[in-house]
Amino acid sequence: MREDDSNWFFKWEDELPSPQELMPLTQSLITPDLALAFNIQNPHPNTHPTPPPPPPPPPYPPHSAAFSSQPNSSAEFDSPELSGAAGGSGPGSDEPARTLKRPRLVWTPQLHKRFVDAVAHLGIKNAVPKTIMQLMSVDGLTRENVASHLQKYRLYLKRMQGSMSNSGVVGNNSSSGMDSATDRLFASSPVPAHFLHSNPDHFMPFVPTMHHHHQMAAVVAAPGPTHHHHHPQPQFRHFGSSPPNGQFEHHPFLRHTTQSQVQRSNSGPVVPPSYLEDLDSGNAANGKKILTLFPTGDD
DNA sequence: TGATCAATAT
DNA sequence: TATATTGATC
Repeated sequence: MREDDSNWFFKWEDELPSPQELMPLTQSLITPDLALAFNIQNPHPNTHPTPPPPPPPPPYPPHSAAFSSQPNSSAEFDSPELSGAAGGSGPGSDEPARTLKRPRLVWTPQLHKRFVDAVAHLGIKNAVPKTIMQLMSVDGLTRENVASHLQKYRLYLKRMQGSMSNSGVVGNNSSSGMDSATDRLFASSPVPAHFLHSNPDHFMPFVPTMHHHHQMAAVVAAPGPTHHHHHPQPQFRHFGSSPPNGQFEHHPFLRHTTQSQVQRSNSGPVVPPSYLEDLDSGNAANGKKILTLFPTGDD
């Protein structure tokens, strides 16, 4: 039962977001009041004003970024259309993408997983913010978000290399011992071996090294046996004290496809979205699943 | 120019 | 502390 070691690659985003992670996530999508009502079933599926839905065909399964305004204040009307929320209270409420201050991005284990996977597919040398961002295809994610995270991630890798070369056992904390939240986040997604080596050559488990013209898509599709993700919906409070390998349970993640900022650059390395896997049904027309993410308030 | 990186700010 | 922003450089 411990084959996750080698199969971690196949479990794309199986990790389970802790309740605390879901909170900010949901909060940014729906107001507390809404949550209280909880009965809301998307009165009008057409509610989202998504202004610019059309233009460039978004080839990749977009992902929802998890934004949280401020943990302290009760999330009120925050809805930079990151999630396409229909706030309408914003300045203009329709062309905010620019010159609008987005809430801080929260790098959830899921998001980070996606990040790591993108980097792994690109290889360290090609892994630059813009490319990573495009590969991740997360709605609302900016190049700077990725750049910032990448910076930290590189430091983490460097640190890890240093630790490894010493005794091979990663238990040596250089600076103030103890793993910080950062370490845990990074630890939640295994670092591909080639990252730690100076080997620029990278390989990916699946992903049929697309030859020039043969870009097949859809490959991943978690080979697992019918995954009936049940929803125990337990009221997790906090996991054990050590969720090291972070093999949590499965949870549906928010998926909202609204806008696509993927710009086709002629000089771009052209990344095939083949590796992306879809979690649960991502029915944009059906937004009621989002509600299932709410902590039933039952404690 | 635009992107990346490292440093710095919040 | 985690992420955003800035500034130098490519």
